Amino acid sequence: MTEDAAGRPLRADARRNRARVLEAAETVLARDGLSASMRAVAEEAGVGLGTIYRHFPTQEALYQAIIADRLRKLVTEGETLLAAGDIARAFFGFLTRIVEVSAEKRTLSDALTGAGVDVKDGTSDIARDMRALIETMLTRAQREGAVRDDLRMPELLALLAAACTAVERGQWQAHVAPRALAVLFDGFRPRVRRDVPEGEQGAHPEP
Amino acid sequence: MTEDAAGRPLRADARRNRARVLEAAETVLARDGLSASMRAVAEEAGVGLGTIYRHFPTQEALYQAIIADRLRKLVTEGETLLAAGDIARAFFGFLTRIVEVSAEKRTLSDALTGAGVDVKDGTSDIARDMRALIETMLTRAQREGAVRDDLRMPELLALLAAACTAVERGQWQAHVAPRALAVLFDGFRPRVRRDVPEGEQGAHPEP
DNA sequence: CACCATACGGAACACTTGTTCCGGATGTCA
DNA sequence: TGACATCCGGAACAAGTGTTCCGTATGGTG
Repeated sequence: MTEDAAGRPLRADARRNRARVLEAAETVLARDGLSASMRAVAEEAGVGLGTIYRHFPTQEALYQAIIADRLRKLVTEGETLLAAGDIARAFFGFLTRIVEVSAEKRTLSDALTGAGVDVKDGTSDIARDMRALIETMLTRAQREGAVRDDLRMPELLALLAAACTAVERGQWQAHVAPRALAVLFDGFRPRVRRDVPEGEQGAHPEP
Repeated sequence: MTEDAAGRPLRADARRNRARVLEAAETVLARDGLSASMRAVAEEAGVGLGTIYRHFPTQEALYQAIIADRLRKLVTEGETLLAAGDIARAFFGFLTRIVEVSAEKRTLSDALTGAGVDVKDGTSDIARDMRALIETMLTRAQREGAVRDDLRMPELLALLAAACTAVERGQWQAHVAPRALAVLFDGFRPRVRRDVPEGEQGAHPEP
């Protein structure tokens, strides 16, 4: 990304400013989430508005560049976890990391459900990789009995996105987030068959 | 609410318009969520902007009036459920209803966590009632063994708010919502002690 | 019916947002 | 160093927001 659209190398100041814009956007997105304004980015970068638009045709392009980058890093992390061997640790650890990064960067939840993501942008490719990785982990975790068999991707992603959104919006205070996640993850685990012969679990009074 | 601030009865057209505004706001909030604009409400009500501001000093006042009303109806529903006797059914049924209403009305999630709710507004009173009712249900459900003992209000509300937010933002498609909720609720239920003597559950390979 | 406090409508204001545009500055290369 | 393509800054534009204001209309009353 140090080249012109026509292959010419960028001028030194242009390259410098491009980096500044990216770094500033990173900071501002972490502070304000996806509602961060272009003016806030410009100010943080110490740069004019026109400079931003010279490098990124639109706000969405700029933000997606950063989100895609974060997704990419996460996927790399996830692959490392997966390679480590312990699938239960990888599965739950990865989900935890996703929520953690959401909390720090306030910018991931939409990418998980694919909300408002177009088919041809760069985000959707890496988002697909992300989902594929999660699915791999899910399948293997189920095969090894660490996760209930009837958990499917749609509800897994729905719950994950919900957690990320809540965290991004500050609805999960830092000290309750781990407890909430623990409860959520327990719902992912296989239920152990009770001695009770009939009826759905948890729907009976009298201990 | 058919009276002046000074106790005088409202003029007929004023009373009529007030009702129209409330109904329109209901509709528009259900359609657009909390980002609904005052102009949209005015248009839906067939009324001028000034008319809205005559009855509600601010956008927040109007929206909180409606949210408080929805919370009030929900609390009534919840009390009925509680009185029915089956605490497990009441607890999980009530939580389900809250999420359902969130989906229809797109306007509850903030009220649950108390996000941006001031101390002296009308919403916070009923929101407190709501939380108290949930806590009553939680405690009784735990006493009867339908819910795990270590589930506390903060994480319960955090998870509930997350589900509501996700649903309001359309991140939970209608057909996955029940499955996601079922998984979430399973996390609320008591874990049955495994025959395995040591180690954390779900962290072991080999089925 | 006539009066007037009450209520209405919507233009106008102040502000924020994303985006465009262009005169002027600046890096690069002969 | 000079020349010029490249790049920068920020004013300006268009669209949206919540809110205020005031001339006009109207329901209730004597």
